[in-house]
Amino acid sequence: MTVTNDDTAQYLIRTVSKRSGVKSDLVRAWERRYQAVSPVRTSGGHRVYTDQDIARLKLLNQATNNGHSISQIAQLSLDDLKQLIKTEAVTNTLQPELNQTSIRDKYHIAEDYNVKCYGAVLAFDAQALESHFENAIVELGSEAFIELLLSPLLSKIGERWKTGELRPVHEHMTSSVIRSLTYILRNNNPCPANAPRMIVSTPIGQLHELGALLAAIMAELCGWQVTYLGANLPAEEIAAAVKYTHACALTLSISFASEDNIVAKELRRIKKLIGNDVALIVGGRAASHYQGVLAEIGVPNILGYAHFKEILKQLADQHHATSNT
Amino acid sequence: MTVTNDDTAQYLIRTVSKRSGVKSDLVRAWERRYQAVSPVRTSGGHRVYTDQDIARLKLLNQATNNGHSISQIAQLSLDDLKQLIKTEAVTNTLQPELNQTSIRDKYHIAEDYNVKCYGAVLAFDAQALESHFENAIVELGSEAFIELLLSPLLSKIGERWKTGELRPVHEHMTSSVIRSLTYILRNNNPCPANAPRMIVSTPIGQLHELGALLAAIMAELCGWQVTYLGANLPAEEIAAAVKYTHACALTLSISFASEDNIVAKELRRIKKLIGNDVALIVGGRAASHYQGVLAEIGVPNILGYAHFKEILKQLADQHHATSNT
DNA sequence: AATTTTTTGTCAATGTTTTGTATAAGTTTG
DNA sequence: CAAACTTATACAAAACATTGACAAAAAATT
Repeated sequence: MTVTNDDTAQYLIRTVSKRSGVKSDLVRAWERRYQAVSPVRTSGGHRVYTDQDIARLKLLNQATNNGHSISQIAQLSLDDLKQLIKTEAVTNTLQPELNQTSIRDKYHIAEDYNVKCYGAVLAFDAQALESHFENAIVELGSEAFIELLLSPLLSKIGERWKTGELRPVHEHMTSSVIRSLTYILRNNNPCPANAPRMIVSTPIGQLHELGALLAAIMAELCGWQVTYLGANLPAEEIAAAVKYTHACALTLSISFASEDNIVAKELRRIKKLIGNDVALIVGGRAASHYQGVLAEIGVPNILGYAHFKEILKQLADQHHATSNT
Repeated sequence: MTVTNDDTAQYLIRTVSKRSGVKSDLVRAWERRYQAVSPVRTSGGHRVYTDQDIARLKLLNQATNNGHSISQIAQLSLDDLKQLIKTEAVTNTLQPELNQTSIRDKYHIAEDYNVKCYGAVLAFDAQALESHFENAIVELGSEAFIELLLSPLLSKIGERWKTGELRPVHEHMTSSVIRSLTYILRNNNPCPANAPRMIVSTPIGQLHELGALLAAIMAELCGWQVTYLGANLPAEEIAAAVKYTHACALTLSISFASEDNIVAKELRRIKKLIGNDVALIVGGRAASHYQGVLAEIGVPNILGYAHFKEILKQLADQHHATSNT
């Protein structure tokens, strides 16, 4: 059973209905007849739900649309429901994706999760963080999860780390949680057979892996076959990985600007080792600090989420064009 | 990817019919006439089927299409049915199902996977490695997976790394794959509410995280609530994590013996920072190299898989004893 | 080969259960 | 006070159950 770390039960039934897509009356009926959810009550008797309840109802809704009988699945755990939907998604080829939630709604939902997730990071509560992430993926979908929640959250963590509100361990803990989530995200979006390959890492001296992790997840979502190597690797090692996998792209994340020129040196060495046939992409908060070197070795500047996606798409098209001839 | 949720998911006849390809009426007829399946009933009398029933009906359908008489095969076991279809050698692709295998078998299966997985590591094929791991978890179960496959495999990788057959990237790639597998393993074995907490990491200078990863997974499987921090963290950071989480144990992995005394220094500092109320456990290939320091700060020597498990059990008992009073 | 018997899939009639929705009357909230 | 929430009850469509029958296909018998 997932540990319910929801000290903040806070949604009324109308909100729950909107977010989960289950009508208010039906939410109550499911509770009365099958104990599908167990909201606490206000002193006046109004139902108050947690965001786990919302995730639950959303999954139940999806499962019933898939042909499952509500009476049979109402009492399953959140994890079991996720399993159920996941195994179904494999057999179901056509998924019209009837998402009623608009982008505007998603934006607000993501905002909400952002606060909660950052709270969990600050409190060093890995369990809660993972739980919030899981629910957010269900509610937002992989795409919006990354764009609206993960990306801003990691930026925030990066900033707060500099001001001293967060310690390095906070970042380590967060990467650890996100790394284990990779599995869900990947399964939601199995990569095609002829996918272009990519290596993601950070050069030596760069210990912060959140940026690299984000890049890896984004690339996987864009249909790449990504091998993630973690942080702080010397040029030779990274180049070896590129060779081994026949990757056609290498993405590096640089989030900390150091005064010594180790990073610049490493970048030059990497470029030399991998040659011109492999696309080199460098991103991260501190990438602009090395603009000189990057220009020298012919690496474009990444301007943000959308830009990175665009570059990925271009490279993928290029790859398919050359591999299909 | 084939995670069977046998006891959890239950289906009504409509779903069963869709999935198995046998019409509802016929499903009932087969039950009435030949007891082909034995669904339980709801209080209202509706039939409720399991995943196994669906698999069974699928096979029966296939066999009858192949010319077999339903009356003759209706009562065969699932395995017999699979045999039947297999020997028929028609254009059929079947999914492997649950099997009861003895420990002796498991040992051989693990051996087999060991070879395959090491091959995937050597070939730097993350996809294949992950796929083998997934299959192994399903086939062996979490426990045997760790004890018979993961543990020996990581030892082997450690050795081969020293001889130069493997590069550091191989290890990085492997940790990356294992890290994302954490999610499955954890879900197979959800941790209890009042579980003792543990921090797992490696001290500064220790870049190899495979040992720590294994320790973290083992502890989780033993019912601990583990926060994994990754490798190469300074004493203050590790101690801070212990404080934040109120962990009652800290496990460090040391797999590389350096001549400088950084590690020894860090160990002393960590011990000082966390005090005597938090159990400190140090393991890893190179732990014995630091026997002097470890004895000095009162840390027992880990002698292997079984020993580690025993220590975990002792600490857990101790924790429950103190927290229940 | 022709006839009878058995097997097997399908269907119809009739009643029950499940499940989403609706209405009415009272209560809480802001 | 109005909007939103509550409970309780009711209702109808969809889905399921049971029984029994029927005809084509397969097997057995003459």
